[in-house]
Amino acid sequence: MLSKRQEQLLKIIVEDYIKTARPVSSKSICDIMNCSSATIRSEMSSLEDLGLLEKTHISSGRIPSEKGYRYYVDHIMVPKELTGEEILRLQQIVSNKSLVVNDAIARSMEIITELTSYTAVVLGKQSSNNLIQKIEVIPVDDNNLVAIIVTDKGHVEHKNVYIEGIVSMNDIKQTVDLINKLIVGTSLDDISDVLEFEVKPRIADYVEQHEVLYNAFYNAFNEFTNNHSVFRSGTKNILMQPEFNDADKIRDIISKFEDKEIVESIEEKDNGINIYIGSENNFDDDVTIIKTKYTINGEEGTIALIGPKRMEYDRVITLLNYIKENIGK
Amino acid sequence: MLSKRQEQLLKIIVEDYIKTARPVSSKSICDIMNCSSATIRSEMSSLEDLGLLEKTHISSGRIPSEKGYRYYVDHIMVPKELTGEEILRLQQIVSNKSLVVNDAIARSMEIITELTSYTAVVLGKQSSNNLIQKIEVIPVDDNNLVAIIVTDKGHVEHKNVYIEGIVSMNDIKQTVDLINKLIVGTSLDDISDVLEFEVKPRIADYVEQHEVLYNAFYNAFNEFTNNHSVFRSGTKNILMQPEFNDADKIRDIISKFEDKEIVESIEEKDNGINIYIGSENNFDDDVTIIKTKYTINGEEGTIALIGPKRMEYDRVITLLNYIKENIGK
DNA sequence: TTTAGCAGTTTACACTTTTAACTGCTAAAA
DNA sequence: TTTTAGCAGTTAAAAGTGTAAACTGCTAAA
Repeated sequence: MLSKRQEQLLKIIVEDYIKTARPVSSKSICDIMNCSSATIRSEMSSLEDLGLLEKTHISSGRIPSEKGYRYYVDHIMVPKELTGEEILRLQQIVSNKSLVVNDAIARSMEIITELTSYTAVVLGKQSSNNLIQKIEVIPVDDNNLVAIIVTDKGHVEHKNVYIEGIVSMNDIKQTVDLINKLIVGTSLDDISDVLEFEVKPRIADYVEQHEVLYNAFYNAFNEFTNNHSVFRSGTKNILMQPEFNDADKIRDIISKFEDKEIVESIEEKDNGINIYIGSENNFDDDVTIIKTKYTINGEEGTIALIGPKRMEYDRVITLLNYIKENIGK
Repeated sequence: MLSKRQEQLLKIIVEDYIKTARPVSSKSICDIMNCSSATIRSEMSSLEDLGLLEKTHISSGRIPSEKGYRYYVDHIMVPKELTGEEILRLQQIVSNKSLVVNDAIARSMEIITELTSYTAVVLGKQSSNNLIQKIEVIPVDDNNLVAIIVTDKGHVEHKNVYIEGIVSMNDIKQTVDLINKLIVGTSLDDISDVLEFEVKPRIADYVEQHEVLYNAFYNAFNEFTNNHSVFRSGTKNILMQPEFNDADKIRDIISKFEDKEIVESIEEKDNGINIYIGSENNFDDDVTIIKTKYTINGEEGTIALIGPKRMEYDRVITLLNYIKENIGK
């Protein structure tokens, strides 16, 4: 258990380091704590023994360790209220009901990346367990049509379908009707099976170009299941942070952003606002990721804010909370 | 006019520098040109006087100047044939007819960024002069529907539309029918006008919640017109190049990639394959951009490959040409 | 328990030195 | 006239040196 003074010291060091990105010296704290630098040094020493502080080299000032940030976030930090300007900017988005839903969350995150110096990643719902509600087909020309799929969670996607050769509109309609009858309520995961073992044998009887149609739809639906939407905003922000003042480190981060698998692993399991400091996340030991789920019109997704470990936790949490609470209206 | 030997020398220097990114010394060329380093030095000197070569410092080897690359591209370079492996990889995409059109070009560029060490940007056609062919609406629930727009070029987009309050399905249907009747054949540019001056007054007569419906559709359509698709692949590639071995330079490039205006200014005017070396492009003096237009199913777009000035011009040109020629089937 | 003071570290920066890699020039050779 | 050998001169890059500034840890006294 930390003493009152130790907590105060940890708070000062974490917040100073968050602001300046420079190790905090004992002398610089004298005024605030009303004691000599030697006293502070001995307290620093015990905080270091507890694993809450670190030195960059033997005679340097102290910086918070991962455990130090964790203690700060769990026990010391008080969420910061939003400023009038911040509320104003966010309200413009949130209150704009005419905004198309997918864009609303994207725009919100753009605002947040402007208000902070961090990078936002928005992951659309991993839709494999969505159930299909409806399928519609719109003909474009003789060889192309558009298939629209609507899931029970209100998620919508469209795909262009190319049909080889000449297929009658009637055959298409019959196939679509059958698909609709058989496939509604199926999860996106199971679509392939239903198409292959139920739709295919049935249309074979009365649809002339059944082979062609089956292939076309099979390919189109396969892409629905594999499609995760990823939106990123303010990529450059995190690179501007002084801890990433190194070409190789920047390359490393950019590569990770570009790697679909790594970005998708950001997906969030729990509700609430979750903080993953350094090695607590599986993205990069030098960053903190704050994630939360959002629900908007029944569609779920994850938003994540990625910044250096010395993140302005108190402010970011409030910002994300605002989005989470207000975006669903 | 360059002598035969001068052209040979320029070719050797450009190609060596493209491969190694290091200034080329006179000694290293002796074997290839069958003469002493002194002779080569004097030829280098005259090429430098012509502005085709540069030195990085007074006693360094030579590197090509922008003018040197330009001369190489215009007069010396011979497009390189694709290797069997390259053709194979590209054919898999090009011949896959079931691929949705937009994905085909995106996937092609992904292959190209894998085959090269450069970054690809694909800009979808600025669709403002597309004509609307059809609009369909699919209800999702009481307050949400999906509007699908199909243009004469076969371009398809969908938008989720939020309807405030309770609007009868019948009213929606009537409005959509009217929109369809009035708006088909209109260009995306003129949609707003038609909605405001033709649709609005008419539905006012017989649609109860006409104000709400008008607003919902107005907003949704407005976003169709303003939507330029931008696809980027292999962002990290160009950053791996040794000329960008500097944190600030990398940040600069990433910032430019993130700036919509700058990226959209990459849009191409002429047909053919165009090469913009260094200051010839308005993106960044340290890069070369090779652009070309593509047409796929009547939809136009621009693809651009961005790399260091010491690009493998001979190979990249062939690759892009292959995409350009074959993607349209 | 707190403090003053001092010894000991480390970084950061500015120099210097050294080495390797080039070029330009000149005078002789082809 | 063209080519070449040889050498002086230049520079970058790496390695080493020196110094000042900024800290800490420790000790002994308050």
